[in-house]
Amino acid sequence: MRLLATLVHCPNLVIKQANATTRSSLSDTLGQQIFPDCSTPMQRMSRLFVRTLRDNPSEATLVSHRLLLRGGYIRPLGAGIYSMLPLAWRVQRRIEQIIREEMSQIDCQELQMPFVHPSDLWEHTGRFESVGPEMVRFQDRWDRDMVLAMTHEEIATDLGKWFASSYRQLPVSFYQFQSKFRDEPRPRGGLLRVREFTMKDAYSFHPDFESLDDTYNQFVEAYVRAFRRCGIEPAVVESDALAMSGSMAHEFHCLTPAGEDTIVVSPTGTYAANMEVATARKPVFDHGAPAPLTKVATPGKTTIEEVAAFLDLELHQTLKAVFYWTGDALAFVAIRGDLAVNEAKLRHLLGVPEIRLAADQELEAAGIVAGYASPIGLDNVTIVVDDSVESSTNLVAGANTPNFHLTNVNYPRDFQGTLVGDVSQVRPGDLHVESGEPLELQAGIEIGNTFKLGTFYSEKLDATFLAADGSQHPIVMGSYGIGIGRLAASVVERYHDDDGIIWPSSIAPYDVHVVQLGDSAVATGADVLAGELEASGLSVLLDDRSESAGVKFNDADLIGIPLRLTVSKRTLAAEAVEFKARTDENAENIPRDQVVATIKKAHADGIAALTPDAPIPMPSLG
RNA sequence: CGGGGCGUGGCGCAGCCUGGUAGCGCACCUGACUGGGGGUCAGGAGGUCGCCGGUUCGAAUCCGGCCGCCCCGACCA
Repeated sequence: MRLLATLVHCPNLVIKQANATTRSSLSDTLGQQIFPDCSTPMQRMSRLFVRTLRDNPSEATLVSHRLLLRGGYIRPLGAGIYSMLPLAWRVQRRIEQIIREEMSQIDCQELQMPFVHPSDLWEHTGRFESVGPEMVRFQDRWDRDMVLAMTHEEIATDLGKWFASSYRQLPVSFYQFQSKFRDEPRPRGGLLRVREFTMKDAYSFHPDFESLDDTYNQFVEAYVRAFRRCGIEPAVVESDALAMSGSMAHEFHCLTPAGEDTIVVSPTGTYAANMEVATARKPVFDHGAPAPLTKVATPGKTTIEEVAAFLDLELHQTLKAVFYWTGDALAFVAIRGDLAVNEAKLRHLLGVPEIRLAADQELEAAGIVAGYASPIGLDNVTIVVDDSVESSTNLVAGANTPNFHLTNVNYPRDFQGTLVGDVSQVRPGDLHVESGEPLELQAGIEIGNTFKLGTFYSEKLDATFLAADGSQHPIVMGSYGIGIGRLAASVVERYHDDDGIIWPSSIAPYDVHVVQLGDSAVATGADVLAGELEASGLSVLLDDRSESAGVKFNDADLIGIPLRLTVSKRTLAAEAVEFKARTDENAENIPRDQVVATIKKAHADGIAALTPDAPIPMPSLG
């Protein structure tokens, strides 16, 4: 009774003291940080820095974008630039905490590298030149070239070089949570594709590739565990290793229709790859024995579809010409008409970092007739031949003369390719190269990636170590990234309903949402309850506003804290508290003296439902 | 980069075509009532109509330029 009287006068003070004591003892007992540093004393909603919106913001089409805006989680400042408001920040910090725990499990240490870099390291690796306008460059007051960090390989390598002079100091790895700025041509979808974002990025350093392989696998497992603890079962897929000048790379995807990446998977899970690198058996068609080259009139027919229809042929009986500009030259891609060019594969085959479709003027300058382009008789143009053309006979191609095409074009009889290889996109239903399974396409959000960098950066930056035999070698490296905000947005895409977000217990901004409906007696009861919950180790958001029940319940659903308790005259009279999980349809009354234990259990069950230790399906991890 | 759409109070929008005191709903403030799913009534506060220039007696509205935001697309040869 005396406690109650004290609470009425100064509830916060008492609760804070109770918390401080409980915290240290719990931490000691369990030997770990139960309260991450994002934990604060019970948050009163009347004081929370948040505004929920009743109407949907018109700019948001994706679910996560819409709900994060409506719930008062984020606020846009410019295209792809967001403030993380307290609710979102707490989610971010909880995600970070999970990652910290997983990183410490594999002996990876946290540090922080700068966000603004002098350009010289980037010039040494060549990326100051090779990276496009997505890297922001500027001059400081002394006209020195500077860049905003879009990634940290150069800086990390520099640190590794400074640290590791001997094999005895290897392997070693470190990570950071740090802002990145990438001037994306098209930011979109709220937090899904932004320009400024927080990335967790890690870098590992090794004496040899075997050591890199070991650590790489450890990172992949740690990442899968971290994603699962956040509620996402990631698809681990092969990806474009050359993007970071590496030898092997994987991406971690949250499979959802909202994703903007396309993942190629086999139904049994033996194959999963990003569209950029995916391969498949190409359907082969029998077009008969090579026949004599013939010129035919095709007046006004400039597209493959028109030509095929005009000559009454299937698309696969045509040769499509697609032109790319490689920065200083034209590349003519000859591909079977039913296939599409995969630009990432083409980039690799050409060995250039950036390509784009060629402009009409560039075609004219090379003497190519748009609409009737032909690889036959072309000089001074790089001709890339997709292997689909190599394996076909009697194709129809342009004649490089207006209104004429050539039939019975055969490779290599009629023209020579500068490069021959696979530059086509996999299509749904294409067969897996080895197993012959039909492949499926799925949309995914890339929430993480891992790269075996090898010695690309260490060689460029002269980061070497001394081996046991006294010889000097470049350090072998790996890098590993997770987009924190994108991960949070992916979780919202995955966990929501019509009313709002439904956070997994592990990363919700608060563990419990206590809704107080009523006068001062109810307020006191809610305060005491919230204090008890906090003392038990749970974080609490207490809705103490003088709003109607409907407003409070709707806000609670929108914000999406997984467990909700309601205190009202009604529940006080019943010596109970109403409990409703966000995922449940109906609420139930819990006897007052069992509330804390019940909620603790519900929270623990919510965490336990996530299964970080389940087997990890990883296609071809080398 | 290409195409489309949109900039009017914190959010959602009308007004623009046909120039003449800047409006509505929600949110916000005050008071009363109400009190378990965005409640009712009364009274309020809040806007350089994205920016610059032009036309006009007069511009949110018409004209020109610029900026910003959203969405879609980026294999036509």
